[in-house]
Amino acid sequence: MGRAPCCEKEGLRRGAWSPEEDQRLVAYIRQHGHPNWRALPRQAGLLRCGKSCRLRWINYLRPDIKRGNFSADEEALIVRLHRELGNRWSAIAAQLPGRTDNEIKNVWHTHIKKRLEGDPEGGASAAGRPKQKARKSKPAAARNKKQAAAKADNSETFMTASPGLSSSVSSGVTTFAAAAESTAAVSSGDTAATTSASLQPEAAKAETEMEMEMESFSSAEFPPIDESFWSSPDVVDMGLGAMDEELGLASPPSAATRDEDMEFWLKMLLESGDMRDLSVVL
DNA sequence: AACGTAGCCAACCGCGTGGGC
DNA sequence: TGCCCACGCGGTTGGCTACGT
Repeated sequence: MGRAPCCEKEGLRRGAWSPEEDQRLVAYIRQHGHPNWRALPRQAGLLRCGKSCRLRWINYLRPDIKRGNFSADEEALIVRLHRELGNRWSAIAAQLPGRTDNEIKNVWHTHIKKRLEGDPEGGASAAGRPKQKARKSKPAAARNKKQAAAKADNSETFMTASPGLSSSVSSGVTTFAAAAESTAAVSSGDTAATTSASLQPEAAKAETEMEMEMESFSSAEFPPIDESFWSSPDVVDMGLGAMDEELGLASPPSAATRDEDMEFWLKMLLESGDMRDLSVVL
């Protein structure tokens, strides 16, 4: 069977995703769902392979992604499931809500496996975590924060400019420090603070505010698009408010005004009938 | 302060599989 | 029935940061 190429490679972007690409992808899926990954990038105006879009969505942009450290329970579950299922990461991930197969795979190879090799009898325990080299390990969340910030200024600028989206990405979520941190800077109106290292209290505060804000939205505001996509209550907070700000068309909307903004943009997008038209606005 | 190394995570690659024609 | 297409999965790699010397 001749294998079809996943996409014509010429002219397609690879590597780290830019904030704009993330935004386009999220906005598109938000509006249309993802019935056809292969066609999606073209329709969304993305110079990406469909596979790449799918991966990005599943592993990073999906609204119900849970980030941050794995709890002891989660790790124990992974160990048990791995014993039962082997390297069937997707099957294991199915038992851990909010965790992706890729993430679990990474955690297995970087943490759990090594620990088990060092202590085959012992189960997983976050407390016993790094038997790894004496690398004074910062909490994973802190590392993630750094790494996210380092992603060619991608994530930070994206999240900073898009608090609505960042909150959705990190929603349902224990921690997504980069988003929280950036959002803190935005919500405090101090953009310089984005690069400051002394944000922790602000970040925590912003995260709380985010959660409260999310709860103030109702899924009834949006038409049904994709059952699985819309089944998450967090999804309703995704993207459009962020787009307003990204587009420089509005100051960060209050929870009260964002519903109207979202309706406005949704209407605009629906009328345009093609997300590529967004580039005109951009 | 500079350099080398280890650790981590996002993204890519290639294959298997199922569904439609 | 066989072919083609798209999707999903698991393995691997690249790039970045933090740590140790």
